[in-house]
Amino acid sequence: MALISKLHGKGNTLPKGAKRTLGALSQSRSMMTAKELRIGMQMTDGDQAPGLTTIYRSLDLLERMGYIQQVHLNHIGDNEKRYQLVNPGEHHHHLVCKQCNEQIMLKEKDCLISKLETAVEAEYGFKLQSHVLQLFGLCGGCLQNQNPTKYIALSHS
Amino acid sequence: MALISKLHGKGNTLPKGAKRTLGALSQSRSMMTAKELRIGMQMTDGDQAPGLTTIYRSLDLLERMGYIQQVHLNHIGDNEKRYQLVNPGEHHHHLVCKQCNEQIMLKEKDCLISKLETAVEAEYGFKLQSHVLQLFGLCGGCLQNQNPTKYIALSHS
DNA sequence: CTCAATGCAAATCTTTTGCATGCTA
DNA sequence: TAGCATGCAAAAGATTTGCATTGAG
Repeated sequence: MALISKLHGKGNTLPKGAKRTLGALSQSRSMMTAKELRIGMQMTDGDQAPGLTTIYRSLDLLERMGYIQQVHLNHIGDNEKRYQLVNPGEHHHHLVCKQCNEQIMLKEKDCLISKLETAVEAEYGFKLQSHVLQLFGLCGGCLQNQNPTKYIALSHS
Repeated sequence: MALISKLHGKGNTLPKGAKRTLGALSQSRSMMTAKELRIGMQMTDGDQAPGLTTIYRSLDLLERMGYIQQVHLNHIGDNEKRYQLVNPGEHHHHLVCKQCNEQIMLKEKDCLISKLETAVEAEYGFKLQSHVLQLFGLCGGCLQNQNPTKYIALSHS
């Protein structure tokens, strides 16, 4: 896997901060903000974690290199950019609950979205590369609790 | 249509600023930021347009009332919240080009997404209400120009 | 007159940038 | 030693809040 060689290879392919940022992101299964990534690194390495500035710069670099993708969860009140790994060959579906912030990977075999992509590519002449799908609604618990702030997002990329 | 009665009814159902915000949003076909909405109102009403604070508060109110929905376009470098009307009965597809910022409504008959929604609802016990799909890639022009920053998003809700 | 709505200015929060320092080849 | 990487502090930009004023009923 190219990611692993970037993380551990001797070619010095990435600055240390970017390696650690990519490593922290690959260890989590969810979309992470810069601050969340820093907290993760602090738990691993204590106060040796990179500064926020380095993390932001690393995220920018990694995105331009194509390893990660910036995603805005359409959370009500969510002002933070989040990042997730981009695995070109794979498709991931996530159920994200705003209340518990957990992100559950769905077992989705046939990708309905890619059928739509194909149609759009054919009709509009675009070359589509990735996509994000967010589903909003109420989970079963919130339907019972009548909690109107509950949120569900399905991210797919 | 409930929207129209909220906009023009005599029941004073909405504060003036919220009415005008909703009106400005309903006149545009795209997702709009607060500032864009203000510019739209300025073009219509000159300097009588509401202040940004009122627009932000109106957007918050309208979102809580369920008339509009906050959407973060996953633009590279886009830090702004955008809003779009929520029409429960209708489905809209948009092609959004970052460069020209135009949003083209697609003619999409059968909603592949809603099939996915149904499956997710059945399997996970969620009640889904709306969804956003953003497709990233390169348009034909950018493929020729070899401009790597070009961006396409398909929003669907 | 009362209370909601509004506007202005300041505060807040995330992200970016300037600049000086440190590290590595 | 040169150049990239990093950190700190300040800046930038969007959104929110405090507070005083306005305005409709």
